[in-house]
Amino acid sequence: MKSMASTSEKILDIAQSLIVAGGYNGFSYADISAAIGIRKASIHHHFPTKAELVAVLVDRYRGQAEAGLSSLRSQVASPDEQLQAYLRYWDTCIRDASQPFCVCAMLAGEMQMLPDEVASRVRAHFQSLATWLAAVLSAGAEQGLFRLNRSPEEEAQMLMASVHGAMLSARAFDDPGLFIAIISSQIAKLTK
Amino acid sequence: MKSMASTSEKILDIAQSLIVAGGYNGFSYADISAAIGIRKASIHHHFPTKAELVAVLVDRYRGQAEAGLSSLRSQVASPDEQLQAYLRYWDTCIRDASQPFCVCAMLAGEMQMLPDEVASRVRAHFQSLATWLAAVLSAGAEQGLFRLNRSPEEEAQMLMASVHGAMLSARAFDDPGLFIAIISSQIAKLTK
DNA sequence: TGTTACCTTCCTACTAGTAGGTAGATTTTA
DNA sequence: TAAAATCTACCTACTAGTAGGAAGGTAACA
Repeated sequence: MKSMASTSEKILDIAQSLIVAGGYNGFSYADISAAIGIRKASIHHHFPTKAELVAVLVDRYRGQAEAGLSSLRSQVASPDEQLQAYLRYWDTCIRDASQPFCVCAMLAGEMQMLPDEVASRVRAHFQSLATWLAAVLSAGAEQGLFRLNRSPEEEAQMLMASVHGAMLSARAFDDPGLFIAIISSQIAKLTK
Repeated sequence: MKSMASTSEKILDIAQSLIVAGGYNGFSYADISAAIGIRKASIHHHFPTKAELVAVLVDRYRGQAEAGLSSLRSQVASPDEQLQAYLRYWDTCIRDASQPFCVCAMLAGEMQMLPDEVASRVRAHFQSLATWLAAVLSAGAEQGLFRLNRSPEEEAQMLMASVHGAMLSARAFDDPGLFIAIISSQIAKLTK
């Protein structure tokens, strides 16, 4: 029998889905309270302030993302398959509406008014994602799998921008298929 | 002497910059009130509800955007220069921090919790921007200026996603130069 | 063994402040 | 003078956050 999720993890789960739907200012302790059947004050017991809650949430997200990406690099052999797997992850999330948006991409838009402790963590996620993508592109280029027109770092930035922009478009047009339509063309240019 | 902006236009100006900074839930009537030295109730006189205010704001933005884009097509001869001008517009906005983000891109992220009257207008803006870009790419391809790997519509979607993703990246990394760095590579692939 | 102390978790009840919005009087302007 | 714009004063609902306590478990100890 699987160990049940702790209350604080349930709080983070709900908060994350609420942020993905409406951003930092788009949810309240009352929303979480209603969603998991616990009083507002009890949430404050686990996370004294909203800024702290979201900071912990981003830390957790970063940890999961980095674990996922690094296990991808160790378990999947070829760089182009690593890249495909990364993109397939988001495509699946968007299609089944489980996590139709990267929580850090959402928060990045609100950067200017985010508490410092949150903003710095969001920046850190983007940094490490860009680094991972650059490493994958670089390895792929060395093996002759990718044809890069720019440095791996620049291509990684472009790809990251496309992925997040494609998420935005898929949401704007309410069309999950749009994500992979936009991204697959992008990838085709790299692998051709 | 230039005609002074009316109160309602001042309200829209401030509201737009506040939305660009923090989204739909990131500003209040009190913020506008403080910014232009008018009471909250007076803002309600011009815009009874927040949803209406933002709907009018998006209508105005769409009007300005469509006017700008169509005058670009009539005043600038070549499609590649039309595209360059469009991208240069955003690059300038981001560099001088005047409008460092497209208000519709911002709102698109919050789509799920936007009032219908706002959401439909945001969608309409994305639709008409995609149409404009597709037309420019198509004309450029006919003149041998662009080398398209996909249909003009698909390439337009990709480009639009890249532009909005690049805005997000520039904001996340707090690096205005990142926008053009990401986009110029994208363009290079089209025009090569 | 029983008791005392402590800890975690959750609760009810509350605070000060802010949200969007309204009623009605007053001023400004055409 | 009539209409438009702004004001003061207020409302209800909600915001993040706090105070203080109840229930239950664990650990120390006499």
